[in-house]
Amino acid sequence: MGVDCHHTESAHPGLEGVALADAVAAAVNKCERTRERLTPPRRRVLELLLEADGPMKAYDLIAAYGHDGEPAKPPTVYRALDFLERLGFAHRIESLNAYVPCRMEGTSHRAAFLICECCGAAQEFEPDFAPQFAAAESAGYAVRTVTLEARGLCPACKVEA
Amino acid sequence: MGVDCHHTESAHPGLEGVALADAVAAAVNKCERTRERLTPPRRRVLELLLEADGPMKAYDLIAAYGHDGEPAKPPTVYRALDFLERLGFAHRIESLNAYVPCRMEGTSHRAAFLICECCGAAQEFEPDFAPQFAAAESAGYAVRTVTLEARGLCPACKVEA
DNA sequence: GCAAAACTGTTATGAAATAACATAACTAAA
DNA sequence: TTTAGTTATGTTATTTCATAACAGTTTTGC
Ligand SMILES: [Zn+2]
Ligand SMILES: [Zn+2]
Ligand SMILES: [Zn+2]
Ligand SMILES: [Zn+2]
Repeated sequence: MGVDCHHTESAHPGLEGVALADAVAAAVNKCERTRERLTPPRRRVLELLLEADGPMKAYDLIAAYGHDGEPAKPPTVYRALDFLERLGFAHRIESLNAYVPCRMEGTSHRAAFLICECCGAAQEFEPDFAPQFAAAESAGYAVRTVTLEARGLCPACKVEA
Repeated sequence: MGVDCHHTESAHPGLEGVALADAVAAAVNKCERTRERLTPPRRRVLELLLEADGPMKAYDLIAAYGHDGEPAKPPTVYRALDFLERLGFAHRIESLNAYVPCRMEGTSHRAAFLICECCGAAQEFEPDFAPQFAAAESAGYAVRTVTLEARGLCPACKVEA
């Protein structure tokens, strides 16, 4: 992101220890309830996303995949990301080519992000797309998914701007 | 897009002849007023976007660049696209890795698109981001740009779905 | 069990974007 | 009108991002 950014405080510091275990356990539970399979590679990629301080690039995940330092093969990670996105455990941020774990509780939602162009933080929020959605539908469009990405400066970076 | 899509009618058929010349002339005028330089490669890429029936990939533009069939070098086209985006003559659609000419009259606006997942059409519309914008600002965020991409089925493709 | 479906491992390739550096063309002051 | 500063282009090579294809394995339902 900003090459000159020294605002190291992250909006979403990575999870560790109990918090990480809890988050993974919640995903395991949700998958059991919905008869989905949180297989080892899927679980590993979810862990990596949860542990990260910010959006992770696919090849960051590939590099970090093996506990022994061995990277994954690209399809392994991309397939896991497809699964995690499909189930709502992760989101792709198009304007960054990067991925984050979902921070919203609800089962289904439309993703929206505030992205800091200085420190790279990405904050998920629950958008109200009602107006845009209604406009699209009234124009005959059948909307399936909506993504919104707002780029600018986070509070921390705005100060020192 | 949809490999099985036969809905050839485009929401934005490419410009030809006088309409194309007019659109280019309008860009020339706007650049003269603002002391920006619509140089040959920039103008050529703008033409290609205006002539196209839908979103164009960067490498489509690269392949189509030369009137004699000679492709452009990638940086030529990417630099031109940067310029066109900066001046509001074109938009990048993140979820497609593709580009369209701006269809809105106003000088400054935030881009939003309805994207058909069947036929690939991308319809620009003027969004009202007031609620999201206000929420972001009240959270301390200084928003610079917002992009919204709604994916689904256009009226034509919805019928035959 | 057995067959179908879903998932993984692996190799290779394709698609998208940029780094780096040399050259050329405008622009405006000296 | 030199001359310096800025902006834009040409070119080569490389990096980054993502998927195709296919063989083999595990799970699931019958
Ligand atoms: Zn989410
Ligand atoms: Zn920041
Ligand atoms: Zn526009
Ligand atoms: Zn369509």
